[in-house]
Amino acid sequence: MAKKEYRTYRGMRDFLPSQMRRRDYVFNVLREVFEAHGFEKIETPAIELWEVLSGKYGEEEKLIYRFTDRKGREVGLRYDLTVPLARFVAQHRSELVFPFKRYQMERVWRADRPQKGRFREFYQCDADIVGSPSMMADAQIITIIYDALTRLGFKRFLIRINNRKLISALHRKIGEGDEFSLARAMDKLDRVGLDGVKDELLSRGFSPSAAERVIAAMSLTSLKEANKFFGEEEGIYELEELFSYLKAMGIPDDFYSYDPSLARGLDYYTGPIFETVVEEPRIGSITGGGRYDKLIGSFAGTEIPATGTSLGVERIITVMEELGMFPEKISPPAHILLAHFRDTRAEALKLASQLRQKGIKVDVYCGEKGLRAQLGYASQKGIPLVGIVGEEIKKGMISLKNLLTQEQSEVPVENLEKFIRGLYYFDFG
RNA sequence: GUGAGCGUAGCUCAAUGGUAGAGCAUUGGACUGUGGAUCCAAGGGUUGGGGGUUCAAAUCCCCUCGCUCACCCCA
Repeated sequence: MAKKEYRTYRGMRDFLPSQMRRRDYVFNVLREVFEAHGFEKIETPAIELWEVLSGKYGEEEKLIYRFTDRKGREVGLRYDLTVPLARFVAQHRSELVFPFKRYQMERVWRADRPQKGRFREFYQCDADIVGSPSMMADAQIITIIYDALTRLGFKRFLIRINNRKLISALHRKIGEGDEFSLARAMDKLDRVGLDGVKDELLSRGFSPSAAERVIAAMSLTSLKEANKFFGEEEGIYELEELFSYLKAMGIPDDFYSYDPSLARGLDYYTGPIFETVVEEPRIGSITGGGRYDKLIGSFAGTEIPATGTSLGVERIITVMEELGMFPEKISPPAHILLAHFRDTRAEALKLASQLRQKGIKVDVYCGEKGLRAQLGYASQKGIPLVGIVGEEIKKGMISLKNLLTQEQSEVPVENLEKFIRGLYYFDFG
């Protein structure tokens, strides 16, 4: 036996079957929501050439896993799914139908220090619309966020919405400092409060009068007020249009709001930006996204507008675990286990094949132990039904035991499929 | 990158500076037709690693590695 202690690399995880069932449940719901909105799935490679990744993330770039391959080419593990999408669109432009609506559910990597809800290897589920400058596209993205979270059972969440153009406008209005620094300070609101933001601005070299104006801008609670404050601004018109579409699509208005403090860290956003927060538990944002009209142009040569969101599945799963939101019965590893004795093995295997052809998930115990152990096996794996293939098989009968209710009865083999399908707790899709 | 807490059997955890233990898990048996069992037995540890203080260190001190949490930032 190896004595060395092995473990997973920091921030990376194994998933047990019981965990995978829950994860897949979430992924399946998301897939259904994406497809309900007409989005098509694509995949892209884990590794991108360094020139694809570099210069897209600002400060975050230092968190990209970067290395050289055997021939000395600079490459990196993808940091998100948005930049690879931009490269993908530029590369396959002639083969795509625009506006192009795609979703992606894949791993990304960040050389970050792990903590609660943060990993070095994790999945993101992204939905983006490429090739439409219309606020209809942004509205559809936000609707997807709402639909996905609602279908997963979230009762309360808030989609915060702002526009990068308004941060630029505010920066122009105060006429000092740099925009990035301004955005950073504003983004701290929910952690340090208005006074904290003011201190942050002063320590970043903004004048007291500038800080006052920023605080005033951040105290705006509605688009109407924002309109008065900013005057004629494209960013305001965009949000007004966006909100009118959200209303038309029936999103309850207490699930989203204009939030002048939302800034978002990534460099590539150019228009409306949005992220979703939950109050319990404290975990940071569970979705994040926005419009990025210039990014694809940096690959394609010509500008191609785009907007989209990333759903933070890992955090969504963490929240669902902590709040006990997973349904009691996520589909079992098998609908039925066929238990057998030494002289009925062949019969059990034959019956298993027949049932599988009818779409039943059948497990057959493949160890050398007796009935006692086989029942324990089913019980521990969470298989709710055991078909005991014993000598009654000669009469065309098997004993069917329901482990949840303790009930047992002899059932003719030809009725078995119907019997299994009749049980309320199975979902046969 | 900054800070705090914690590392004892495969897992969860005990042990005032004084003989390293329990439960679960594993393996064998009671036990080839009725389930998470019960009983018996067995295996399993340089107490993360290294150094120091001490008659004596899992326990105190230093270094190091690892994990967790928070900050930064983010999904």
